[in-house]
Amino acid sequence: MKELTKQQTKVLTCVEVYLNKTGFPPTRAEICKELGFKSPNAAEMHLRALEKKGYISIKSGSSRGISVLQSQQEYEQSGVQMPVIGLVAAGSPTLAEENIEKRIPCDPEIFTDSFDYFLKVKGLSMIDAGIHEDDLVAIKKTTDVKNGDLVVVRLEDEVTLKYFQKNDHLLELIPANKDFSTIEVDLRKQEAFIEGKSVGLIRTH
Amino acid sequence: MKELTKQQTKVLTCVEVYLNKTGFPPTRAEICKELGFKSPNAAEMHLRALEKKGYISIKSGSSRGISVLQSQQEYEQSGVQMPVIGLVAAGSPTLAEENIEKRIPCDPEIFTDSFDYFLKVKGLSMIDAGIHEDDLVAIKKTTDVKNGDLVVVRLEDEVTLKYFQKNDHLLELIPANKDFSTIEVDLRKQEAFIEGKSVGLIRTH
DNA sequence: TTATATACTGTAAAAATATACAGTATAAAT
DNA sequence: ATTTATACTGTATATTTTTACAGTATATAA
Repeated sequence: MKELTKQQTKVLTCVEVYLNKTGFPPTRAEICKELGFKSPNAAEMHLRALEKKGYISIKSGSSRGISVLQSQQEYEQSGVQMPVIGLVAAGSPTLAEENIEKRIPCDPEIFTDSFDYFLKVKGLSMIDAGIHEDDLVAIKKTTDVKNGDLVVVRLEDEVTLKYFQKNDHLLELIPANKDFSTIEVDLRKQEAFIEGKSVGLIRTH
Repeated sequence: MKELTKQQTKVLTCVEVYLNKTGFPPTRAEICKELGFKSPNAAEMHLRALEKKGYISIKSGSSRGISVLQSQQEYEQSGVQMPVIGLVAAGSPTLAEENIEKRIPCDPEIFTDSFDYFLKVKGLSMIDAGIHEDDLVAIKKTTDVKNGDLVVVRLEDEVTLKYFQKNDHLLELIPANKDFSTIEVDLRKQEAFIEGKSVGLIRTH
């Protein structure tokens, strides 16, 4: 597929957004209004370029006769893309673009609970729970967790995936591997940030 | 939702089919041509009725300004639904309707390889491979398997999920649990049917 | 039998829309 | 220095399209 110029991308996106909002494509004039052009011919030229490059087809003589063939936002076509974040040793697993390793097509409702992103597991601390290195754990962003939940917790700059156990001021982060030891946190002395909890897991064989 | 007359249903379907084919809604005249009306007002009246009943909205003054609100054909609601089949002790895991426990929304391309159905795991024979009871193993229907692959094999009426190992006439089906023993099959004496292989796994926490 | 709803035909005009043509401006390539 | 591509403005017009108005026909309900 041929590359698009910046303006052509803008116009294609504009058409797609309009389509999404209304269910029918925009007119040249409406594209102009949206993107600030003052002549309908500006939109016309970009549409012709998009047609030549195969992104849309235009039915001549028809009003709003634009068919989008190759979407910019491909998520519409093949379901939703959920971000995959690497479990890095330091820093929060934020959804900032630079932390997203990739996106995979996956319905956010695949598990009984919805989720916000996948965390790629590093290390073997949860191996006895059947959670292997490079498994993708589906994380729902929430601070509402119960004892026994599998949670993502941040201590200082360290992020970890462990079982959650809290009694009064004592927070225990329990691994599932006898070679690792439980992390004990006295919440009066140290802060712990609950980033979310696991609602499911996927593994590629 | 209010009931539609026969003709109103026809018009709504016509709009949806047109939308599906072209990506934009039809004009009054095009509806007439499609349904054999001789006056654009015929289409107009039906569209107004559909709007009144809440099935569509019409943007006044706009050409092709029809938004479908309540679809007749709800065919493509929320992505693809993949079938889940219980791993029953007897019989093949066929995709016949009576074997399908449920369907879950899931892109068949979620793993690196595509797959055909989920097998719900029973028992603990693969626990050391991190495969738990009730995990859903994504199965691709194929007989093209290599030694070491995780495969679904049928022996007589028994279906099992094991590691595959074949040397000449000896087929070994190897569990991942020291409490279970390897199944050895002499292929000269007994048949083994390879139903497919695992390409991934999902688990709901 | 007289409404009332459905289901159209036929016509026409106002408004929306596509689209051609003639320009201008700018940056990058040759 | 000249061409080429991108990116527009501004205008005009033929065509498409919506939409109002005036009818016709038929079946059903009151």
